[in-house]
Amino acid sequence: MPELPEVETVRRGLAELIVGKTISAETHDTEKGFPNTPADVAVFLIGAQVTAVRRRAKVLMIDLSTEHTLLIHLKMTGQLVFVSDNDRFGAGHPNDSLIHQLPDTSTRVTLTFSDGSHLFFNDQRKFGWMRLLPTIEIPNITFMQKVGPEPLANDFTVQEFMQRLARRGRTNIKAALLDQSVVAGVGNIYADEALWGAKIHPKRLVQTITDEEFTALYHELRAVMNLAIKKGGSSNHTYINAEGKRGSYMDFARAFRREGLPCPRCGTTIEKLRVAGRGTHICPHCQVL
DNA sequence: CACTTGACCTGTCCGC
DNA sequence: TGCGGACAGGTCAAGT
Repeated sequence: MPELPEVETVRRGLAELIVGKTISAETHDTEKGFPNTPADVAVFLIGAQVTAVRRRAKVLMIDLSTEHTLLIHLKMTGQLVFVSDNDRFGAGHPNDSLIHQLPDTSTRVTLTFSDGSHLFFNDQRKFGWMRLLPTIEIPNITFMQKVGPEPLANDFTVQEFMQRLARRGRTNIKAALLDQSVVAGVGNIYADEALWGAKIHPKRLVQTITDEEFTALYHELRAVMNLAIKKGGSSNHTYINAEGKRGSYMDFARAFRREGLPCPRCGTTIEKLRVAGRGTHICPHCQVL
């Protein structure tokens, strides 16, 4: 589910909510989503204090006082939801909402803090994972070695964007944008939104794209991601942030999931097609092959 | 090597 | 109402 703006929204919420708290217990439903041994959990997780919450690409990192870090990937349907002891009303209460009924059938991991609050890792489709790693080893894992630059970093330039995309010259631009080793954090929503903004058809081969178009795409990608972070991300039926709240970017979407509706720029009906194996939304007038 | 496709899972929606 | 199939905001492994 979550792309860079959603993961960043969760990170900001968690940073406010759990830094300084001490983990007192942990439970998980299967080994698959949390492969660490009970011995590692007992030594490096239980009793640890949360020192920071970081993000790289779509991966969240919860740093602990034990010099270990919890790495978390939410994949398609993962949620990290914090519920304080005071929030727990139970079903039927006037303040009842989905977070107050946790844990539920989608809960894979539960962290309990010493003040009675909880952090729930929910994941309907079970693609997501959480694992404990020595903090110092993070830069050495395959993912960190391969992943591309953060698109919103100050030192990420249009020149670097072009050079990295050029390495995927013979594939289409949408597949190249979704490739995490080219640029970090782009997923299906913001790929479609940025391509609409830059007026580039998603099936265009990278090697046919002009410098002017690359430049437009660079600015559109950064603009759309910055706006999405400001709006708290995009919410479908599964995405909520650390406080259980939905994001509002979809109110501002120009192409994504707007098939059948008019293009906000020219009024032509937005169409849905399939590119790089993903549902893809375009304005057939603004974005031509 | 570069690139594409299928698999991983469960829930939902849509057409018969 | 029930059932089958397609599909869902991501990433790997396996295939061409």
